Amino acid sequence: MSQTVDRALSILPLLAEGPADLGQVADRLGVHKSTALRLLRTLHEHGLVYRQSDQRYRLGARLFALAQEAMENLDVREIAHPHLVRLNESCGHTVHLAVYEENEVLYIDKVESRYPVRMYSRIGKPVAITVAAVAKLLLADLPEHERRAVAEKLDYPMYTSRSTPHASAFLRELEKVREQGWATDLGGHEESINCVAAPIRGADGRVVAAMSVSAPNVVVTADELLTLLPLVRRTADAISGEYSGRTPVKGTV
Amino acid sequence: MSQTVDRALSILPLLAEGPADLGQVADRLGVHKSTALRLLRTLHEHGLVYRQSDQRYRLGARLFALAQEAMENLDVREIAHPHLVRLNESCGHTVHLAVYEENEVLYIDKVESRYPVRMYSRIGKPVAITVAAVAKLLLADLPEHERRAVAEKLDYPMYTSRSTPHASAFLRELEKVREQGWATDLGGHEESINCVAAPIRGADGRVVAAMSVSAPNVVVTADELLTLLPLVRRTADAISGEYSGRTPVKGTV
DNA sequence: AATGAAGGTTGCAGATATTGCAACACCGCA
DNA sequence: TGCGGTGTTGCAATATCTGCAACCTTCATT
Repeated sequence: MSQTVDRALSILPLLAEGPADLGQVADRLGVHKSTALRLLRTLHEHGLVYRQSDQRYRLGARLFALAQEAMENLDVREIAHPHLVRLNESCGHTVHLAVYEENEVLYIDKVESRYPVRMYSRIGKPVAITVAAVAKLLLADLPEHERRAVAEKLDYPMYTSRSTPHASAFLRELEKVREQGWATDLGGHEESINCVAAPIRGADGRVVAAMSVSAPNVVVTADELLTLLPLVRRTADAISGEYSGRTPVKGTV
Repeated sequence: MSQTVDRALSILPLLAEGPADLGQVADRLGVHKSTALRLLRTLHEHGLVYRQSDQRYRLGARLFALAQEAMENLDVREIAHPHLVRLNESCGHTVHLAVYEENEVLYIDKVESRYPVRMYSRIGKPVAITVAAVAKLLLADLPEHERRAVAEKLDYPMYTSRSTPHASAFLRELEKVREQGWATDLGGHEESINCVAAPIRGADGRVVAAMSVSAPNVVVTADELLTLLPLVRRTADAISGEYSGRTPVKGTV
């Protein structure tokens, strides 16, 4: 809608791939070097872009800070977190929290028992939307037509032989998930990983987030993991309760 | 440098404070609603801004993904990480990795022993630059005039009675740190927390990052923590070696 | 149920801000 | 010392953005 801003913002994903110099940026944007320079300068002033010692540009620090703050403003996450931790303590497996946004599902929190380090590494990354248990729950709650529209638009990569193969299979699965109120991913993304997930609902009953417990086959079988379902659902319900009972917002308007 | 982009980017920190509606954004930008709308739309198309169900805008998902990727492209971090983990395993304390960028010092990695959860919560946040041990190391390595310039510009909040009180004290401290090649923060930020830090240097000898070990008084006294100094320095040197020995980059130019 | 208010959206004409150019400055290198 | 590759700046043309005003939608009120 705004050409200048559009161009400027296009620089960000480009730099996300790795550092680039002025010429490269200009080329990939299809603009004159001087134009690219001015855009980069503006991004730079806002700290979104950083100029390293070899003069090349890369993404800047402010970006982290922004992502940070954005994260902290997600109140579902804040409320859910202690519950996730408790669940993790009682079952020992990896616990995820995810939300849907603009055709993407992304993890916004994760508690992992075994590998305390780099646990943020997945947070913020889009989820394998066609197979992840949390994605199924989030999409299943979309209005019929939107759900269909999204399903049609998606790619259906066959991560494993049990991945969702195509839109109609996906829609059928969503229908099932919608009815039963929980979802699983049994080796659909990684051959040896299974997940059980339950929805978190707002006061109006709409699904606002989904949480899951994941564990590799070698630790517990899929059947064993399924025995955790009641616990997962109880946790999700507890979060739902707290979330919807909460006083609205403090906003000044 | 580019007004339109400048305005658009100003929206981001604004939304970082919390969701806002069109009118609020327009007011705070000092532009007409329609203008704000078009800027927001552009940001939206790039996924940097998300429109929640109540029509208000907040920061979007792509931001996480970008911050993600930016993070992963920091090769110091990648190289350092296993070393940090090993250090953490051997001493049990919190280990930090930080870099300097544009008048700010920020943590880019952290390994924490006791509290496995939410460890990313600090990563990306600016460090208390006037007191943190890692900040001292990073600033101490700046060229004389730049160091002075930065020191003059800073605020010197008295977090505790042992915080660095003003620019000249800070510059003296930096000088000392510069000479001895390591730094400490003894209760300068949190009364009961001490840190020891060592620099990580690139092939040219310049400090590219700094790492530290932090522990509360109740666990080890400052003196005990100082006994870890050799280990910390050795770790930092190991990272330096690996970092500078590494093959440059794969870049296409 | 109708009315009004508040916020969001669109088309348009004016004018400002952006663009590409070309010349210049800079750096490293032969 | 001269050369190639990059980054940087001033300028004129104009494409782009802006603010306006009218319109639409939604929601709350009477």
